[in-house]
Amino acid sequence: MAQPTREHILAAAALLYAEHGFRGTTTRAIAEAAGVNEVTLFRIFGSKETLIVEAMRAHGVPVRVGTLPDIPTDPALELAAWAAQTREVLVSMRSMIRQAMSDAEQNPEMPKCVARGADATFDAIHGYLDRVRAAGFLPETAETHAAGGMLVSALFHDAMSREFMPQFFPAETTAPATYARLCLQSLGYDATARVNQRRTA
Amino acid sequence: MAQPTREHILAAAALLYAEHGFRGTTTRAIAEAAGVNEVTLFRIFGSKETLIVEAMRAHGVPVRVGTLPDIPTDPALELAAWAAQTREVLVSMRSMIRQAMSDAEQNPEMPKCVARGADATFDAIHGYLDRVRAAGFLPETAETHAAGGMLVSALFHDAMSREFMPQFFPAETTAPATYARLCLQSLGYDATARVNQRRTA
DNA sequence: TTATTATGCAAGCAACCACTTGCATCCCTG
DNA sequence: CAGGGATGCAAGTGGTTGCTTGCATAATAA
Repeated sequence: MAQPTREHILAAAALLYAEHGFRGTTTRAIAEAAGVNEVTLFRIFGSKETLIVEAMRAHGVPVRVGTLPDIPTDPALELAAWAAQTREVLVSMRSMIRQAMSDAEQNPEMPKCVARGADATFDAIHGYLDRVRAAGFLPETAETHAAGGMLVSALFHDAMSREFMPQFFPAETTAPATYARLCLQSLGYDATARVNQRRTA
Repeated sequence: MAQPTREHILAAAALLYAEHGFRGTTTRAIAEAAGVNEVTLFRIFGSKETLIVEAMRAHGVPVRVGTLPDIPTDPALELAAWAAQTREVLVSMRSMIRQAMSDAEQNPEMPKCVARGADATFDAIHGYLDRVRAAGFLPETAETHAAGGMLVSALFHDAMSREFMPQFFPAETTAPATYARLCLQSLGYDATARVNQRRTA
């Protein structure tokens, strides 16, 4: 019965952490939310800090978010779909991400636990844009790395700040596609030239 | 003697808030940092919450950050300079911004106080890009609003997250110029066509 | 059965928190 | 000088926090 209890506790801790941050998440509240006696927390994890860190590791940003094809066919469409998926994941985790970024001042390990999956996300977009360029959709000089970073930045800022200043972002439904389109345009992508370019290659 | 004391307290509170957030900033610590008795805080501000909110209002994001010319001459250069200035401001305030965004879960007023100057920043970039388009540097269909937002997003994400994941951003010295260049390119800006375009206009 | 392990329960501890009270002190203004 | 307002100081209040202790109980493994 050790595993389910442990998982319940971690899930409850992650949920409360997202809402109240490290200092605001009390061990009593975690215990109550997990349906467990407070003493059990300390018997299993030893201290509040190791419990929270463990919870971040277990419920941080997932490694696989969104899918990008190995062989680009319609970059604008594919990138827009990926952007929408990625934004959705970031939105669903925005509270936890915000808390972790602010707790970094005290415990630098926090954001690293939460953002463990970020590497994979960047790798995915960078690899894809490189393939888009290699397939002849983009000029050889296209700065795919920086542009991919800007796309992720747009999704990140959108997910984190839209609720505070909605007037500064495109309509929620069209935003990811807009970001994707601008990203490609910044790389010299011309949707109309696509077919010709592929045929000549 | 009321004013200097009050200002000292607000400055100390803003500094401590940026480092420890709302819960982590104790009235004792504020009093000590301001060189003032703890009781004085309550006599002047009544409660910890109104004191912190006041401090945010006084030391939040400034309204005027960076300068953009009324008449665009060299958009890439001008935008790069503005991006560098804006990024610098965001970097210097990143701790306070992060804390305010996480405290928003409890007190939605916090991020609004801190980000009071954001409107002006967005207005500045949107107005400038519109002028760049009107001056003939960009096609009439250029999505200046979304692209300007993406530029701000890139600067925001850079300022907030670079210290956690530096490998995902362009080199710190060249980053703002890179963001500015990609922003213009996403709008169809072609540096080489600039002179001709203006002459024909 | 017996021994071990996991968990619950009640109580408490020392530290810290926001905030209050009462009184002494100082400085400025009239 | 006299009076009032701002500040300091000491002490304390009720509440919360992370964490501990001691003991009872239930399930599991030998």
